[in-house]
Amino acid sequence: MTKKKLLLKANGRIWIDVQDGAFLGYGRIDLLEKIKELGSIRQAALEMKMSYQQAWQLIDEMNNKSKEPLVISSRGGKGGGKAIITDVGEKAILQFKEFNKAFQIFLTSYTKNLNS
Amino acid sequence: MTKKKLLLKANGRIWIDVQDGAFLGYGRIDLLEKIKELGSIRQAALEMKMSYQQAWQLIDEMNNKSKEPLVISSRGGKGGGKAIITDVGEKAILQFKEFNKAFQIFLTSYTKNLNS
DNA sequence: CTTCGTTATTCATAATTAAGAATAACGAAG
DNA sequence: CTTCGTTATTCTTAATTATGAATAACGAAG
Repeated sequence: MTKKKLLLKANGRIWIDVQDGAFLGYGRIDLLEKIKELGSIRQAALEMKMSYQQAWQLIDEMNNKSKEPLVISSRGGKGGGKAIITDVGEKAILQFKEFNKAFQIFLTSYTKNLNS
Repeated sequence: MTKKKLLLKANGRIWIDVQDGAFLGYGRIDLLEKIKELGSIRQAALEMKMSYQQAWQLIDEMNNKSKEPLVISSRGGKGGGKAIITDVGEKAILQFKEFNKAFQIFLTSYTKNLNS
């Protein structure tokens, strides 16, 4: 039998950097997905219980750090304005999700290691 | 040739949880090592440019979440007091460092993946 | 029984972050 | 040319964290 001990769990979080700092993490990915779903920064922020300013700032940073923007927004017009995810943005979402999937597998595997 | 694109870097941080929350991360490991080296919570905190209260609180939480303490401290006596790392603490340091080593390898490998 | 430097603890204040309020700009549609 | 709901932006205020000050307790050593 395995020795009786605390149950440990390997945990962590990941993100993707570019040269000048953090680029894509869980929060930004969630935000991108919500924007894709709702077509609006404000609505996305609302649903994430995040202030509009914070959401806007996250997107702005993201766009500035990338050569091509991940989100394109416009104001005025039908509905007052809108925001859409570019192809670059869509690819970033997929890329991050795969990265995270691999990480979760790593964590699960290491958790077994910690308790053996 | 590979398509010209942003240089991406997989990054992240890890820690070890117990049932009731975070247990061991980079900060606590650094602190444990400094205490081991210096035999004093205060000196360790000083060297880490961290307030004594924060250091003490980190250790206290750590000790409370573990069945057996990782640090034993005493006050009074020669030198005013002291703090030592238990065997459990030493093992925790090693365990975390191995975990981190594996994680760094994972990140390096995934960074290549991101840029290919 | 005084000195010493630390552990242990509490509380007020400083510093940092996040949120909120307020407002201009916008363009399609009626 | 007015209405609409959003984007974009700034500034003030709230909330959260971290730090510093202050002090009691401690026990070995002289």
